[in-house]
Amino acid sequence: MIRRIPQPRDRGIPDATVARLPLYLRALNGMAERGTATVSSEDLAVAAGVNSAKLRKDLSHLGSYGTRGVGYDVQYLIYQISRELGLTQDWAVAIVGVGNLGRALANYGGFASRGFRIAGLLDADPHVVGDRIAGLVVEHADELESVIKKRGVSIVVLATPATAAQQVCDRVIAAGVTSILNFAPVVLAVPDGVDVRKVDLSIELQILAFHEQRKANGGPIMAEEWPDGVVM
Amino acid sequence: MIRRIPQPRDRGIPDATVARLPLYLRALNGMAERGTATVSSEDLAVAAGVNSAKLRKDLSHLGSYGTRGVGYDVQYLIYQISRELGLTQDWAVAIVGVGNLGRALANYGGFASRGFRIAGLLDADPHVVGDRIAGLVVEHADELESVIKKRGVSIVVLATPATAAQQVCDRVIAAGVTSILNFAPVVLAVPDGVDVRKVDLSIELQILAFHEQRKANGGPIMAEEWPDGVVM
DNA sequence: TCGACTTTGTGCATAGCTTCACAAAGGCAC
DNA sequence: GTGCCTTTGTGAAGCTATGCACAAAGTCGA
Repeated sequence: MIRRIPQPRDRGIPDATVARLPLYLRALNGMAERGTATVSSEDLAVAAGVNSAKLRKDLSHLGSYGTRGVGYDVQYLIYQISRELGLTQDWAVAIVGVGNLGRALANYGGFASRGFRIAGLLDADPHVVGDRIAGLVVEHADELESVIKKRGVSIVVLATPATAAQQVCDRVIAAGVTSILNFAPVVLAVPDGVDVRKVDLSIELQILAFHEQRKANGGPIMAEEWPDGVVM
Repeated sequence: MIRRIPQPRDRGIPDATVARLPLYLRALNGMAERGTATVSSEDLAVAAGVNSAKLRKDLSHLGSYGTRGVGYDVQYLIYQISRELGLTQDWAVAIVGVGNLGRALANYGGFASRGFRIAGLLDADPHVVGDRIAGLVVEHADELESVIKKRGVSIVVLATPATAAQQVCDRVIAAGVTSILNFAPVVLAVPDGVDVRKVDLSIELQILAFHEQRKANGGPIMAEEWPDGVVM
């Protein structure tokens, strides 16, 4: 007989679930601030904008942290999700590229409150180096490797122009970084074992435009036929 | 015998495909700039960072625009994808909330080049109203409805603080907008027929932290057992 | 202690997405 | 023409994610 009792989490939480955990965490933090002690999957699902069965299944991947007939303890669930996401530890983040976007990111409050500490701001432009932003002095991009090593940076945010992104990417990987958040509109080539996530602001707008166009064209019937004699 | 020859596109392109079309478009534009005339699904897939079978299936949803043995005509494919996404027309976009992020978005070059025209910048803070950013003068948020109607705004970008987002959202919907890009860290409640896409900068970092933690913990074996006597 | 009530956790069916693998289609050399 | 070579477009299989629906488990009042 196999004893298999506590086993809080299986190795291997589905990606779709991982992507939603931050959402739940945000909703839970809001509830905690308002003094809510426990919450049902139904209420939490509404607050997070998902289906309650999905929410329960997601949480079941972390372990069995609810109480039947009652719901989930808000504080305890915050702790468990935070731990699963690795937010109970402190992550040193460097932002490379201090243009408009880099500044916005440096000033964004949502990082610090979740265990992400901005440990360095770097830029290649001498006019920007030395500026004080969000309490940090911008350093020259030449310092990249030394900043990463001295301050234990493990996540790098790329907010450089597209042309510089791959080069900076190569350097941070050589310096040992294996997690990169890329805002530059290029596909980065990276070796196995390095995680890249990308955010492209214009992609989201294009997806909206697609749906907006569909609405405007009005339903299933399309009067307009596409031109055969189109430039080719 | 059923004649079924031109039928360029089925109604109903999968969401996953729509989300990748902008990626292909970006890769194709790069190739066009470098003077490439035709491209195989294999090369385009590499440039876009996806599997080539997936790319071909995605494109097949738009129609049959390739030539067997040759590949795809770059210019023609750019045209077809742009048209499908609705980028051959001009979209008037208003940005509400001109903080760091709103400024970064207003200055972001990736919009104008894809048919998105910033038609208005609005903010509730009198200190910001009147500033000139990216060639536009910031207007007071009270003007929201009139700006939307007079300038034919069909997409609104929310870059307000979380507390203001729902209220602004309600107003733009009342003014007839049905496509919203939300950067505020809240779940917006909207009626059916309104599309909301959200970008949460801190969610991406949290997902990276999750994977980074996994790597650090080293493989399938977990020495550390989770504490039973945890605060509850 | 018991029974009514609430809510979780999950088996199962379904839907959607990804990937493989290959026949069909077209170009090109000779 | 003809045959070879390349590359598309897609059927089919496998995988992942979603959502329903309900048994199991726990609370709470009497």
